[in-house]
Amino acid sequence: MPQRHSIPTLHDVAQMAGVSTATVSRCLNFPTQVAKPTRERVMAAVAELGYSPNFGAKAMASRRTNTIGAIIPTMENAIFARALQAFQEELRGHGYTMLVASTSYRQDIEEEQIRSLVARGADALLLIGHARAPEIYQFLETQGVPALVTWAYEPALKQPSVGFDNVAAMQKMADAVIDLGHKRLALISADTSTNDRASGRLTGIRNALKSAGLDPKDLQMVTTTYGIEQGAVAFATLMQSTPRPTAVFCGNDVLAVGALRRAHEMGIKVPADVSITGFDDMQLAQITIPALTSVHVPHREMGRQSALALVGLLKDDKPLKSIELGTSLVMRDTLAPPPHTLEPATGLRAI
Amino acid sequence: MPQRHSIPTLHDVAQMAGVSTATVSRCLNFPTQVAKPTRERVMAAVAELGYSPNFGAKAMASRRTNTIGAIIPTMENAIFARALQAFQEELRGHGYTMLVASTSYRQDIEEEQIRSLVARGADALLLIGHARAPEIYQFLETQGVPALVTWAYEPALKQPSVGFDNVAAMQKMADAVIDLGHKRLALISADTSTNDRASGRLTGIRNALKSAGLDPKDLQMVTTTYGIEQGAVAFATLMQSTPRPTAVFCGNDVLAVGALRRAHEMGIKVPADVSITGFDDMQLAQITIPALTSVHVPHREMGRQSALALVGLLKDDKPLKSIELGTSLVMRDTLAPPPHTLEPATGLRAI
DNA sequence: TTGTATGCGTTATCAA
DNA sequence: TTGATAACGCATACAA
Repeated sequence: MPQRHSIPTLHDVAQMAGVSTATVSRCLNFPTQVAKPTRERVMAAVAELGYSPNFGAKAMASRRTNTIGAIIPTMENAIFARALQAFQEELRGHGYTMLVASTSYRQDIEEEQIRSLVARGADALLLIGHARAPEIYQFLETQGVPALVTWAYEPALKQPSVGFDNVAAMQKMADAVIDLGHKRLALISADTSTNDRASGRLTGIRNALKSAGLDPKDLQMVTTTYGIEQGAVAFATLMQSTPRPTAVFCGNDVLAVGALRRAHEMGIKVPADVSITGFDDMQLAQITIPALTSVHVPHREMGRQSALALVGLLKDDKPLKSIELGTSLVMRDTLAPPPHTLEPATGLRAI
Repeated sequence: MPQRHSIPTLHDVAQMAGVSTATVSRCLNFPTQVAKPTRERVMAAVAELGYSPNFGAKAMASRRTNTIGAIIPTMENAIFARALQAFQEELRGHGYTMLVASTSYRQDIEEEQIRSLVARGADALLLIGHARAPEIYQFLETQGVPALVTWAYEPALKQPSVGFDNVAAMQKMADAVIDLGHKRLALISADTSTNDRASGRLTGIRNALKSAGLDPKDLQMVTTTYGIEQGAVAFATLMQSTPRPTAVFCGNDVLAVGALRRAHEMGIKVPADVSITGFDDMQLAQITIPALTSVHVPHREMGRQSALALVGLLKDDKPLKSIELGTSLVMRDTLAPPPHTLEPATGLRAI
């Protein structure tokens, strides 16, 4: 017997059960509203046919999808993956589905993904950081799709955010480094022009320098893309400068791990010769030798709280409001006082 | 002036441009079929209104979505994330969009996700490994959704796969270990009952033992879930047994990194006291000290080839066929001959 | 408790 | 080259 190759629809189920499509629909969505014998007949037909509702049709008819989109820079960064895991788990518990998209840190792709998720009917969106063109927020508004920003906390902005203060977090770390006596500092950072987390962290270091009476201009900085190897290359570059920095901040743990590895290869002792700090406190930070000093970021909590905020908005019409989550310094083994050296008179440096 | 809060539709665009909805649709999908002046008028209206087509409606009317679903065990494993990155890039180049879902290694969730992606209209699916209930393949067939399996290569099975031979890959590693003189072997593995990659790798080790004249029963094995900490715990367990194994295979690099770390904490020298091997050859394997000996898996290539195969099927009706990709041993620093010890007479072991 | 009828936003067929 | 109009599969207001 040849397979009748056509996808079963509500209509097919209705026919097999001898009821109307409306009854089948009710059976699936509001089982209590239908008499038990009828329901059983319908459910049997559903099982028999292997019926599965068509999402598009459902979305169009009901004008909602119970779907929330999340757009992150890259899935290759475990820290985002973790946060999304928590986000998804929480959503799942409330009957929502998560749709992910990634941008490879490119703003044009992000815009494309936002449009795609909106077209797919996402009821709301989760975005990383605030840095994007105003037209995008405009677009989201005309489409009636609420968006929540995470990985940042900027209560002054109109767009609500659930996250942490990147400036303050990095400033705490910089304070600790400076307190140990470091004066020649460097930073390996992502591009700060399109990434507000990166620029915030840079600002944090500058603030710390200023309040310690040091000149922010003296911070050496290398900008690079994301990756272990990129961190390694950037570190090597920094080590060629004279005078060498005694402490190298890294914008995230992955860059720091690369730096650490290159230091090892170059025979530079960490932290005896140079201190290295990370940011994110991913698992990676615990397994390096020496273990990485880093800034702990509440990634799971951000995911969870973001989910709760969005569900609250969609289900109970609770307006979004910004929520600040805390960070903390995790002192491990890559930060120590600077090596004891004769400090050259400042004026001689240019000679 | 209050915002007219309603999402623009084809109809709105048509009205503003003074044409029919059919013309607007053509403008968007087959621009060449419409006269230039008309087209320009329509495009202006599209821009003006910020029109964005409704995906659900489009899918329903055209009966395809240009969307391919991918279901992986977890996004927290960078190796899957990488493969998907390549998969997505390739799809993107051919006009397809990827939809991801993850299962936390749970079969019930996988089934749910498969149904969800099918309901969302995925034109095809990418799945990891072959181990799932036959009803699921049945379901996919009645729904007319083709599925490709990756991370495995089993040409004997009906379901086509693009991947590598897990048995052979691990067997190569086991051969190398045994050749060095190791006799007391152990394995830290994921659950082999629901994970065909894990069971394949186990089989590989057993095969190597047999062909070396060793008893496969002597392989000590600890089953655990995925994670660095889990690997550490499993390793500690193994080290309590007497006689201690001299080589510990790990089902993946993440478990191996945990094992390595626990060895370090326990003061056990790797590889002098015990050898440890991984599987996947993720970046992680290069940054540990000592660097991890592992099996290189062609993750990016699997992603790329899988995308090409599925696009070939959907666009050009080329039937799916299984493709085998190669693996290779990556010898780094965690594998060495066993420590020199007096081998106890076999018969005495039980005393 | 169940059925009828309409609309959701788009594509595609057929005429014009 | 363009316009009517009939699907597409489902939810829901209203009627029975």
